[in-house]
Amino acid sequence: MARGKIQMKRIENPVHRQVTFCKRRAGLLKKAKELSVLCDAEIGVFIFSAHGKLYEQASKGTMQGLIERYMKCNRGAQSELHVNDKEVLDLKDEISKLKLEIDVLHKGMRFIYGGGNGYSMTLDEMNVLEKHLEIWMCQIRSAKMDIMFQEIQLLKNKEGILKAANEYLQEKMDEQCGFGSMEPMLTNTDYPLMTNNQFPLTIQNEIYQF
Amino acid sequence: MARGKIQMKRIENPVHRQVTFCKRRAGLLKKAKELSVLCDAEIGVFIFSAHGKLYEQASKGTMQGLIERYMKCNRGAQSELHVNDKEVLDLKDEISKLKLEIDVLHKGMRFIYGGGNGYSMTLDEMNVLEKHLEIWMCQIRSAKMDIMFQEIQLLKNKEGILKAANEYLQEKMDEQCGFGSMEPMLTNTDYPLMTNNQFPLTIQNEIYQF
DNA sequence: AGCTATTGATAAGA
DNA sequence: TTCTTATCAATAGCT
Repeated sequence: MARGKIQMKRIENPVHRQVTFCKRRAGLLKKAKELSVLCDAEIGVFIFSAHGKLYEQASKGTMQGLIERYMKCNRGAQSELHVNDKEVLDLKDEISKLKLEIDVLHKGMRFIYGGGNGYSMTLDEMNVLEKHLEIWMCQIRSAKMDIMFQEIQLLKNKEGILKAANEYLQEKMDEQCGFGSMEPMLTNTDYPLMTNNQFPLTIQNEIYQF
Repeated sequence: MARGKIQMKRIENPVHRQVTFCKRRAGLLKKAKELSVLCDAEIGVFIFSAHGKLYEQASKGTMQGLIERYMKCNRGAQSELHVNDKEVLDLKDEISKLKLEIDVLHKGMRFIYGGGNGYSMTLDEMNVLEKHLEIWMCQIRSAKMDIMFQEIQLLKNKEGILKAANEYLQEKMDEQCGFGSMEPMLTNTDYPLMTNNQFPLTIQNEIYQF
């Protein structure tokens, strides 16, 4: 509000955050008191700092009294148990509907989050969203990588064994038949050999550019 | 604050008072939310209008949770919460959490789907989202598959050539040196050979089970 | 409900 | 924390 706007999100700099907390807390409590005085309202405010310290204000009366009044209000009609029971049923009904909606949403999200325990991300915002996306990709990636690397390793092993056999046979021929005319076979192949490291690195790069 | 100061005392004109109550109440709740967001604080506010109507806000978490925390801070001064009341509060608590979760899910959807301006998504839109994600996954999949299949093909080719060389050398040995003692090498390998079809199918299955 | 002229709140800096 | 000050935000008085 002064010397420049600020983004409406958590202030990362701890010093700034603390200063702002002090100032705005004072401002909030002042506003609460003003509203209470001007409009004859009962207002309760309590603030827990990130570090857990409690700041409270009860305009007109005590916080305890306000909380009790709050409880009564939430109960609706306080006289009849029937009413109360009915309210409970209504609330449970609403909960069912909300859970249904969440199920539908989860079904959609599963594509994104990876069908994990969707509950862990409930209260987090976009950061978590991105993280989940990454994790999900990692999991798929790993599963497929595992299989393909196994196949590749298999083929490499076979290649090695065949090469060894090749060399062995060549040696045998050389020493037993005395032929100098035969070229060594396939020691210099036209196929670009990859080193052990080269391949995984290529794949990694490929992955992270998504 | 505008068009002239006002005295910090009860506004006598009921119309003015009501209007001011509305405006300042909104302002107070906004300020509370801002403080909560900026400074990572948990804030509970409840306002009883002069006529007894309750307005409340619980930033970060639920009012029930905040009240319980408040109680703990005050040496567990338990008010006489009736069991039924507590159940109602708990249910409302759950509803708040579920609504929050739905909100987050909606946000996630909008974020991923189009950096979205749409406030709520219909089921149809979600189907579209699913399609998009599927396509997305297919693209990623293809890109990686292409690379890995190339590598595999390369290795298979090398294997074939080495085998041919191996056989060629063996033939040479047989016909030129007349050795019958040498076992044929690696025609029956211990390594489970995969057929051309087997491998791609395995991968496909792996993919579609997500 | 909207609209401004004002006052109030406050981010940055000391 | 507190003070100051330049700016931004809230809102009192009207429509």
